[in-house]
Amino acid sequence: MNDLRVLFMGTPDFALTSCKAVYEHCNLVGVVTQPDRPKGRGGKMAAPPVKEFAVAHDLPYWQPALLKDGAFLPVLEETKPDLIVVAAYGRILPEYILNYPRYGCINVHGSLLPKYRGAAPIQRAVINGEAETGVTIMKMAKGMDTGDIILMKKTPISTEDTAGTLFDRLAVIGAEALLEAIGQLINGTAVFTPQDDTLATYAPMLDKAEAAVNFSRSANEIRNLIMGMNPSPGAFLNCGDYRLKLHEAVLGEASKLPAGTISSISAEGISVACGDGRSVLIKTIQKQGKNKTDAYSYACGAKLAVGEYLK
RNA sequence: CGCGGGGUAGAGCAGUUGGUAGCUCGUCGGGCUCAUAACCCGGAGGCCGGAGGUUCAAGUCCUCCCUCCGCAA
Repeated sequence: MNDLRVLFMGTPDFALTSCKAVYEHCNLVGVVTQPDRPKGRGGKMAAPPVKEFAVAHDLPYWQPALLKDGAFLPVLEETKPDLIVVAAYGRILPEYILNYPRYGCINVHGSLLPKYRGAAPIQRAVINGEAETGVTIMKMAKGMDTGDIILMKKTPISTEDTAGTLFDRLAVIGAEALLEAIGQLINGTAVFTPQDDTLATYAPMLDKAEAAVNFSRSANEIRNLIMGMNPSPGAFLNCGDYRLKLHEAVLGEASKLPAGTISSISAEGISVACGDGRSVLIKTIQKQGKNKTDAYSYACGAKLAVGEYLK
């Protein structure tokens, strides 16, 4: 495994964990990541985490703007990878890349395929209230997350899980699964199980508009939305001329108050009545321009009272 | 030079046309109560992010800096 030439393709923090694992256990011949993009306030250019890792460890790296039509072939010929590992790279790979390495390309995906194919599997699993999720290591094929499955690892989604906590956990599990899968590929014990396309579901990128909280929906849906949109983009509420973000919530008590009104305030947080006669207990909140804070403190400062709308 | 909002007691906030600071919660002490995340009374705790400047006087106006954040990408 130590002398296996691996080229790693990935971009965000989720990919970084797998990248490190490969770096520590294989011969990482280089990394490929998305070009630097203007990020944050002021539009300053920012490097993807995986690139920073490459720079810190003196690894060769590439940030190609174009992959198709053989544009990336020179890098393949230079690095001669036996295997390409892809994790949240953010782009479809053309066939000439998929077919180049002796062991092909394998991908770390944050869901139990064939469910949640696509860009936002982890957040969607939380938003949809799934009881469990996991990671899948697959041999990449032409379609979007359609390749044969090499192995999967599951993890339950607890009521305290946000998309963020799951990201962290799945990144670790994913890296473990990845190493296991690489081991199987090398010693020839890997089993490739085709996906059942009839069971496939898709997890498209999150649209910010989806993060708007509508209290006429059920308490459970709202809880799931808040936790699934955490930490980014964050479930929100428009209150007049500013925006309130809701970061953490649990299911609250029954309430007959109109949807959207505050049913109780306590050290636990702010309970808001929802459309199905239950309430959500909001635990962490953030006003536009302010840091996030516990909901009770916010209620103290904003002088909220039971029966009012959140403001 | 993308747009914009903050940094004031342990926490969250307010502070009007400049005159040395208030509110809610917490905390400490006392009271009331069978009892309470209840109520009542009282107290402690602020170099108002930093550095200059204007002024008789600046949290409040001007300049620069540090720092946190929302939107947009």
